[in-house]
Amino acid sequence: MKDNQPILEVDRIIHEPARLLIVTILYTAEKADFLFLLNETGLTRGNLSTHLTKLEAAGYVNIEKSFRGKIPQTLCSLTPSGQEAFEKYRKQINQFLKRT
Amino acid sequence: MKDNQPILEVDRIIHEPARLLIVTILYTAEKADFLFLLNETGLTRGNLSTHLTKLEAAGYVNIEKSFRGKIPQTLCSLTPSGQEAFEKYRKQINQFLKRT
DNA sequence: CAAACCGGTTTGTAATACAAACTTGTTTAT
DNA sequence: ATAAACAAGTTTGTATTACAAACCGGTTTG
Repeated sequence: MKDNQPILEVDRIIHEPARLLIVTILYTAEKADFLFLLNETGLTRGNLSTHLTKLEAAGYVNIEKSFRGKIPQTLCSLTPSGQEAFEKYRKQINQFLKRT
Repeated sequence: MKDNQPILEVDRIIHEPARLLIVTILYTAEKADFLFLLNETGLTRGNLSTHLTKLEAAGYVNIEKSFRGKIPQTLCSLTPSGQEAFEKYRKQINQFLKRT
């Protein structure tokens, strides 16, 4: 058992492609609303919703609900913990893939 | 819906950390038996077995059973298709992570 | 005022990853 | 001899999932 298990411990919250995409967008965008993310990711509303909920539950994403006129709006942003987690994930994956 | 969905289509067979580790080892090792992989990955025998079966079912890994003396031996190697899939995966992930 | 639309959330289901139990045979003690 | 431990895997049981589809409360349109 060598020192190559780090990859076995990658953060599954972020490793999931749909969420990796969401987090990557939020990492650069600072803030994004539901419809923007919907458009950028191409996910269905249902799946975007559940992935955001999971990211929120992990403490990685902050979700604020408001209204723009009469229309509800959901604003999402990465928390500091989410940024950290993303950076760590990226480092882990890059390092691992460099081995070959 | 921009051109950033490729990440949503990564090969799930390879994306799974345990299998990514197995495939990475096989990519450089050419051939490896069950016990070697067991040792290198730190997986349990049960999980190593099922992941190998899944990789075999995907056509990514070739499994040959033989005996060394009276003891059974399972030799694993990447198929050409498995090598391709791994290279493609690596390219996809690297490219995606470069965006930030 | 009914039907379609918006911006989401909830639910149903099939696929999974892992742990634990099992299997088939071999070696070691007693 | 034969029971107990060991070796090399495989199978099974379970809890978690990711996705699709249905739903929902409000708003606009015909």
